[in-house]
Amino acid sequence: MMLLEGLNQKQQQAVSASLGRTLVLAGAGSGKTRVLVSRIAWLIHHHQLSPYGILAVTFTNKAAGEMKERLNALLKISVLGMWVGTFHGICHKLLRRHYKQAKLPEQFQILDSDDQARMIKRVLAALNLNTEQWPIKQVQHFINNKKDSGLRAHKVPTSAYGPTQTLIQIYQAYELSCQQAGVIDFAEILLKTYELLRDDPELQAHYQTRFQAILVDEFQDTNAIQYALIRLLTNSHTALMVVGDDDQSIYGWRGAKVENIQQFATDFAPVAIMHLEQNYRSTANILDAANALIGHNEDRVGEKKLWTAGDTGEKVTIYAAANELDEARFVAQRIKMQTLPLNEMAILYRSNAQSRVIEEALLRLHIPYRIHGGVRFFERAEIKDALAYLRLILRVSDNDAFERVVNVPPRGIGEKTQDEIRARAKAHACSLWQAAETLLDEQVLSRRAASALKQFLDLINDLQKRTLHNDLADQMHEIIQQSGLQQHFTKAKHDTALSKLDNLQELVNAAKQFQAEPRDEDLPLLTAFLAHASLEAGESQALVDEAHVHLMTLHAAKGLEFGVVFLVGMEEEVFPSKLSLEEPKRLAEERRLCYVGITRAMTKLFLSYAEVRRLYGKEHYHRPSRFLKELPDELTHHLKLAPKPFKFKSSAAPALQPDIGVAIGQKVRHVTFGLGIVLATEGYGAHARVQVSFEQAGAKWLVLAYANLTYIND
DNA sequence: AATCGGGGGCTTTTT
DNA sequence: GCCCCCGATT
Repeated sequence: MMLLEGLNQKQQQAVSASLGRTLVLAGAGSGKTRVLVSRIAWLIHHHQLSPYGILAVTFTNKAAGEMKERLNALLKISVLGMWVGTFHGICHKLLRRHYKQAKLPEQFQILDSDDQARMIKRVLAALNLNTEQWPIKQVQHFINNKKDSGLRAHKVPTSAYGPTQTLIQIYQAYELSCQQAGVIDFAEILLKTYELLRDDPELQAHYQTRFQAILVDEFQDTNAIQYALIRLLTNSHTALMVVGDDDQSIYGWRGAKVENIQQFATDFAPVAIMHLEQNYRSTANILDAANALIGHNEDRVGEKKLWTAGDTGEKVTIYAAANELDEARFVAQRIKMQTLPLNEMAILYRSNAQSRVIEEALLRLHIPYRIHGGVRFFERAEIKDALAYLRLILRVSDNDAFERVVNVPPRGIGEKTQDEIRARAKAHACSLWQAAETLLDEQVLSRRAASALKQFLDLINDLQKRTLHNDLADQMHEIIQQSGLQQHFTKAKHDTALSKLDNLQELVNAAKQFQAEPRDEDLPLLTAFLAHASLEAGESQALVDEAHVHLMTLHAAKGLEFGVVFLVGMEEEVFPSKLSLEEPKRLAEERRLCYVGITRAMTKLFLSYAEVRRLYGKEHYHRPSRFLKELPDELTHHLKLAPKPFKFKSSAAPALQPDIGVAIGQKVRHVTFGLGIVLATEGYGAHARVQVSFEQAGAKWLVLAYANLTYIND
């Protein structure tokens, strides 16, 4: 098998590295995934490792899926026995297998961040703390942050300040609630696995022996607990390869530690360090711009310099827009001018709020687009409601699920009754379900409340029996019907209710699809499906194959590539973000984010900034981003702001222009300037002028009467 | 139980 | 400027 074929020398070196420890510093677009996949194939074919002995960890489910796919194609043997997944996916698998040692109920469920917030809210209420003084988000951040650094509540150092004391109490109370409900949050998945392996030498030895080779992708994004996990799973015989790029570390704000890369070289010495710097994605101009930019950061580990054997390419275009509307219009018009399929173009921004103006401009020119990010399918409220019924059926003591659906849809179990159930559960140290049963037995509730509650308990019991032998999709269907969710949304007063109905139907389809797919899990179907829903929430249903441009944040763009990239909002306080300006460390991360953005582009890169930007209802005069100045002049091409930019009447309606026989967005040809597109018009009659953005010559104002333009209609 | 409106807030986000 | 959350109102 010619595994090294078609790889450059550095890539070959990495793929065929010895079985010791290897650190691969892989620049953007350097063929990192290919190296990882080939490496795994190499281990199997040249070192006779069994797929069972290989553990490959990625950062996202998408990356894991891609790796599995490519392995399947390359290896032509089943990859099912191999552990390929995210840290969370792999730890979850371990916890399921060893739930007893981990002191978890067999049917433990996973809390996503939304569930976690709800749980914290309940805990705060139980502790009589108001959410004004203790904002849920901050509490959540505190807890996750501590867990990510491996700290249990009692281990958190108390500072001299009172707030920490209270936060620790909340942390403790929250943890207790989770245990009682039999649920664990994302951070807990990692922390619990860490403790499990740490405190059980036998188990630890077992997995150290089993995993002869461990490969970790996106190593710069690992946090403290993930790093510690790698250490626990590794012994002196483990063939350990980590791949990362410190220049693309953009998740420091959520606990990722770039330092892990340096740390690795010392902790795991001796480490063979390799650099992948040949880029197969971008033109030389784009790479030079990226190199120059990132050169302004200090403390880089590899000091990599990307290079390409390919073309110099075009210069990077920098457009100075009058305002954010002008910027959006510029982007939309430039997209129209490209010959590339829409799919291969992306508009990247620092924050989601920036997408709006862009969307409006794209709509105006009838350019289909798709925004990446936003609420994902399994995170939708109605989906989670339906799944909560499933959870209750599986385990009635799931307090979190109980709270979620006891009165959804409304069935007359109001706040008062719920409070009584909670109080009883607390007094008897039992589950809400048991408490509800006792309250009914003792006949202490009002007749109305009692009958409503009884109906609910009966419903769940009934669903349990009724669905015992059904397949998953049937079961889902039954739940949606019997729970009243279907009926609840069928009233369809608003169209939002209708789409919720659609989503519930989609959930049945998702279940159908899930049970049809081959799985290597040793879990019951139902359990696996619930885990899939919280661990792999997935993008909202992918409408495949319709040609559209991509809109997303810079963060979301990591790992992707596009022929043409627009990077908008290149202004101080926007990008770099105002909130990162003070601290050098955070500023350096913003610069890396910019580096990520630039290196997404294959052939064309447009950077733009607005002289005036409306933000939070106020006009801001920001200076152009410092990142623009850090790009060498010889690589950039400035498009000058029009001398007198037209004004939009409103952002919603197309600008009203006096009719001079040419529309904005019209494609035109000029005898000397070539192809262009009309950006704006001014005046009328004999004095009418048009601003045309030419593909080659840039934007020019021309007197319509003399310009002799040819109108091009496709 | 649903709806309306006042008030605060406001990067980035995967699992 | 817009959205989300909460509380009060019907």
